[in-house]
Amino acid sequence: MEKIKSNISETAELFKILGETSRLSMVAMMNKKECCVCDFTECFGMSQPAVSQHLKKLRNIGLVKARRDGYWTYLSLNEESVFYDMVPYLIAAIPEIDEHVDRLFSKCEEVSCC
Amino acid sequence: MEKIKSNISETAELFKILGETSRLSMVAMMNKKECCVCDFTECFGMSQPAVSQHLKKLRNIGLVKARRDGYWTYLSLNEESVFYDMVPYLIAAIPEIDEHVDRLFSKCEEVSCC
DNA sequence: CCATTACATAAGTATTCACTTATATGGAAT
DNA sequence: ATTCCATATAAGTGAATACTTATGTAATGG
Repeated sequence: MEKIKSNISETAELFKILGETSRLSMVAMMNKKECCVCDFTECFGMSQPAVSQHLKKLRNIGLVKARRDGYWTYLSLNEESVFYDMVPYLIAAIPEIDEHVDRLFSKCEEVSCC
Repeated sequence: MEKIKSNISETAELFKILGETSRLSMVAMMNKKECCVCDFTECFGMSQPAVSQHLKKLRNIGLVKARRDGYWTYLSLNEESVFYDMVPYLIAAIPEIDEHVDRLFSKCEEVSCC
């Protein structure tokens, strides 16, 4: 009874967080492979703090985990998240998502640190 | 190229709109059957204008259609929406959604006009 | 015609959001 | 140690969100 309410409102919270184009794109990219923060700043033409704040939201709901290696921090989908199994289905439901993700990756390859 | 961007941002828009517990619950209910506005006011303990404004958002992205019959307006998922096929999968991904929807329906059955 | 009913819209408000710029942190190279 | 680099956090701002109350509208029934 508490649990049921909690489940739907937690899922709504997930949708809200995915309800922003840059974050949804980030998740779609991480669904393919581990990414670097600098990938995202490049892809979205966004300031470093802006990316950092988006990633914080994704980490706060447990969807994304960070791994530090030297200078860089690598982000990936957190397989311990309650949403981990759900995400690929959500991403797959986006029309032409593969083309979109490919385009984003090719955009950041030119300058990627990784 | 324009289309690709448009697709992901349109899907993000859908997620944003579903990223609110009441609206997500409404869509889950309509995924089961046609609903009346007064069902929603009762279910969510929400004012009539508040429900009306949520429904307007759902209608604006084309996800929901309205059918008027005498006094009452009946809402249902719009099978012409580009999201129509997607929605059942999104709903099905919510943990314990059936119990949640049943609970909501039984809550409004007591006073339903329909 | 007029009152009633269901619903929509308008206007106002407090909160949340996504950004900005400035500054802090923490590991790496010198 | 100190400087450099990637990233995080803080504080501020304008826009968007979700509600409120008040009012408008369209169909129904007397």
